Amino acid sequence: MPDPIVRFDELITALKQRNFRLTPQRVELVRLIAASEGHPSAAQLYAKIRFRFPTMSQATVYKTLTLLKEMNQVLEIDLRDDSHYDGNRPHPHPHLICLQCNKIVDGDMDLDPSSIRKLEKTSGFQIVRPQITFYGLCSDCRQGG
Amino acid sequence: MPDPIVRFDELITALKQRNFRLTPQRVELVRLIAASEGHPSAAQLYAKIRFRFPTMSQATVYKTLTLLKEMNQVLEIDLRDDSHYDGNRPHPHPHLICLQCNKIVDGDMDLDPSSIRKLEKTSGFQIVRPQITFYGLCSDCRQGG
DNA sequence: CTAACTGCAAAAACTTTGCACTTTT
DNA sequence: AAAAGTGCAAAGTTTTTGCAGTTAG
Repeated sequence: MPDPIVRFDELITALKQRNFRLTPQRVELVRLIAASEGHPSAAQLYAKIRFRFPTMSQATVYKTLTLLKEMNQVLEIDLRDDSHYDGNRPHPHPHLICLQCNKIVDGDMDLDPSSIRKLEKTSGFQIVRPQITFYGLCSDCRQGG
Repeated sequence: MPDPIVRFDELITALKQRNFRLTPQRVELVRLIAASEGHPSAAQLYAKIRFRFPTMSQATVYKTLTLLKEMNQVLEIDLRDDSHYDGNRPHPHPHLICLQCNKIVDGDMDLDPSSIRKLEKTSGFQIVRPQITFYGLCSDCRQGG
């Protein structure tokens, strides 16, 4: 996990480099992402941001998130109809998602770069964004139910 | 790719074993899945099934698909708001999805079982359904755009 | 100054749900 | 006969879009 301040600067720099504007709403969103420990959803980020910007809209959250995704600065994690975002470890890594409580945990399995290159060769695809998700039951939910 | 007839029988047997009823609509859906070459979506299956069952509803398609998913007989592939299903290779394998044309192709990368066990151990999760997706650009779209 | 961004509301898309009716077993 | 399944319509969610007004650079 990178230092939130360092990560914040990285994100801001990346936005500047591409000549995207640093509006207060956008900066606050970036700040929240850099400070987040887990995998916030768009709705969760929106909820937090409204404390400082009561006029902030979900549309703006999505628009900036889309920007950061395209810049490969956040990794999108798709649940059914409820994406979450990992803005601090944009390097591809697996996620474990609990089918019962929706908890998301980072997996420590490494993705072998040579396997990816092989996959690109055999498929003809240019791989842009790997998404490795293991749906299952977390330890809490296994015990509880 | 299994023989469609063999696969059909497997699916029917699995349904029988769990005492699920073999309604004509359900049997036809299973037939379509077993005969499908690619990764049909719920909407695509629904469109095909309506040739024989004009009264068939999407709700019924989803209900049976949910059943088969729970039985681990079909693998769900989540796109944003548009799931596709692989009913012939329910064993986990990666999918390559084109970001431009949404084409889905099977990847031939194997998932190392020992890595999964290691992941289960370190995370405490009981993994139920791995979903490995590589978003990227297919060869056609790379050339075109 | 102007190109980019915001925010509102409406639209879009897929999936689920409730319920009365029908059918399998 | 009873339990399960069907099908219709409506609801539910998340995300996208259009546009007028606002603002960063």
